Amino acid sequence: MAATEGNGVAVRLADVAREAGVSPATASRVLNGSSRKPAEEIADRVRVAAQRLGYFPNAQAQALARNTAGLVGLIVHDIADPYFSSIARGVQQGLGENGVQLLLNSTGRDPQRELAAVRAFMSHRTDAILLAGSRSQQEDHELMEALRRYQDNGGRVAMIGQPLPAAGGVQLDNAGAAAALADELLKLGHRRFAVLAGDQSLATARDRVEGFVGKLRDAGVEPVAVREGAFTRDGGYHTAGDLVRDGLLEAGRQTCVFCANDVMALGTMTAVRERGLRLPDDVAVAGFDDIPTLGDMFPSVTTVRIPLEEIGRMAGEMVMEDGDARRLVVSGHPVLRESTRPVGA
Amino acid sequence: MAATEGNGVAVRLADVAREAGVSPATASRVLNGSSRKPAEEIADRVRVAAQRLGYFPNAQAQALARNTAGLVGLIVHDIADPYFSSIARGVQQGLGENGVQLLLNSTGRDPQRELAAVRAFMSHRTDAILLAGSRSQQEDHELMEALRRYQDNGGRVAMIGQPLPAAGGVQLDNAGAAAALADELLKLGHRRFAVLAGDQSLATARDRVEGFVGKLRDAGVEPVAVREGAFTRDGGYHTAGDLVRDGLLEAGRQTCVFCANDVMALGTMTAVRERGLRLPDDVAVAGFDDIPTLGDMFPSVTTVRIPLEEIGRMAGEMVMEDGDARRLVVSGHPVLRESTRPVGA
DNA sequence: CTGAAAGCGCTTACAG
DNA sequence: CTGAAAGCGCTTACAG
Repeated sequence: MAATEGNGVAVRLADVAREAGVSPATASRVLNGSSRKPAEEIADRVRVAAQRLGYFPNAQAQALARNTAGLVGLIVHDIADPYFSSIARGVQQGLGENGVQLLLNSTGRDPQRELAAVRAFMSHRTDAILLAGSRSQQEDHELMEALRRYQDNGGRVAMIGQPLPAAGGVQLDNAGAAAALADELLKLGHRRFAVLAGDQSLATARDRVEGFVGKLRDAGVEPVAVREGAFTRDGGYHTAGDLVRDGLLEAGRQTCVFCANDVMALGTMTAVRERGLRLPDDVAVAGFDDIPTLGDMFPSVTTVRIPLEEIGRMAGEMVMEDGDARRLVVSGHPVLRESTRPVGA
Repeated sequence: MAATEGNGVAVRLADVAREAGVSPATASRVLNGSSRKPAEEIADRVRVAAQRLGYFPNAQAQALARNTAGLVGLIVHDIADPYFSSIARGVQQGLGENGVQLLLNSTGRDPQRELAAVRAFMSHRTDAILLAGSRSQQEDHELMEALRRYQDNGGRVAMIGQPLPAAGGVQLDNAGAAAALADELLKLGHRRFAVLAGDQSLATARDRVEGFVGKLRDAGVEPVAVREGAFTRDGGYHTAGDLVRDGLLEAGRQTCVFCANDVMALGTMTAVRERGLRLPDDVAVAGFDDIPTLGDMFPSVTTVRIPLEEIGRMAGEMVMEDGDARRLVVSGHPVLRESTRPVGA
């Protein structure tokens, strides 16, 4: 039989009830935990019937009757990005074993698709919507409006990474962690810095750069360059190449390059190496995120570890709780490796 | 007002109909594409009313009435693993812009949780279930049974990566790609090989090793070692360390180590380096998967590229089509980089 | 073209 | 404790 539309021939609660010789109401109470507890003897009959018939409750019908879907929606920029996939894993953990299912939507940073995702989740009457990743405040008016209405209807909203005025969530202290990294690098003796700032229209990139440069200035150190570029591996590769071309990175004078994320640091390392400079003697490199492969690079790469999975987990737990979504801030911490070893150390 | 359960106060189709002065049937036909097309003038009134009231169709109610949920379920071992997150991204692409939403479940390779995920998806009456990643054939009896029943009820099933007797899907020619890699390495002049086989209870690992070693033997070359271990970065690290300890990897005699996946190759490189051997002069290394950071390693790492995203996309498209799910095989191809440069080349 | 009515599969006050 | 009945929000033959 060819697979056609839908699932109509599935066994229904009414079938189970008939098989067990009870009413649908009773069968429902036995099978789907209610406060009313039918007699053990009857309950057994129902369970046996359900088992024999291979009954699976129709979640759609339950959602309609109960007015709660058992669904939580997660919106990320790109699920193939380790940053978001780690968060996604954490979110699922945080949701726990309550049978809540995760609806995932990966939007490619497209505001139109983000809005469409929120609307789709609203249609599916998800109990909560989790939004991960920073976005520009600009064209988000419609998004905010949709989320507000969702909340008015009892939906819970939590932001992951970037705060939102009207919603709780779990955010990262990017600025503080970047400052802590700067502090460590200064302690190591670095004094000459360049900054690959990534895309400064992203709050995440901005906060990291501000935190880092701010701490430098507190110590009376001014970076020799702060360059914007794509917030990607290629962005790091090209911007670092520019720095070499412009004579800011050169042999014999160690410069510490802070990249606003790890993939930019990887691009930087390759660009620097291709131009014949030594790592870390000529160019020291630090990133941000602690993506998985960093420790196996050569030299291993200094970065800031952020507990992505935990952030996701906390957000997941948060939307499973009662009460208003709180606002939590978690901090990352510097992980010093070989790529920032000062010359002569 | 505190966010409580559910979404009950949302505006309903009946509200829109009343506002527009038409019947719910007409409103439904205007708003949710039916073959019957109401008059333009009326349709406009309905659309305006829906807009003014901020109407969102209740997907649960639609699913119940239409007997199709607009949901597809994806089951992976670990969404934080780049292998699976790339597939997940592809799947979402393959689903297209039809408004179908993705239900994601990450099971941690636990057969119990896989079964629970399938059951949950069945409850939610997903139109299709996609299973990614290989699993052992053993305790899967219950799983197979559940999937069979799902299919009997009209659900579509597609496997990603590993074939399944009763279902179509997209699989990878692991053995063929591994053989192609072996061939390239032989052409480069490598003659002394060791194999880190990973967990041989996984079909994926087994196929890769068999394909690789088979091609070697065809050329009259027997590997000096084939060692099992965890299919992880640490598995590679420890197993490679053992090889050094046992004198199979040593300075001055280049051995090419084939690792059944990339993360094992990364662990291998670090282990080898820590023991003072040179890459690739003493130890050449090749992996499998082409995870993102490989090209920025030093030396850059030879591997087999598998089009994960495309595999996911094909599977997504497949379950959106009519007719029986086909069985597609896609092949990876070797990517030669610095880590397998032969001595003297 | 439009609408009244039945039905999708469950849950849950309300009676008994 | 158990069941009959109404209702959740939509869709769709069936009449008109």
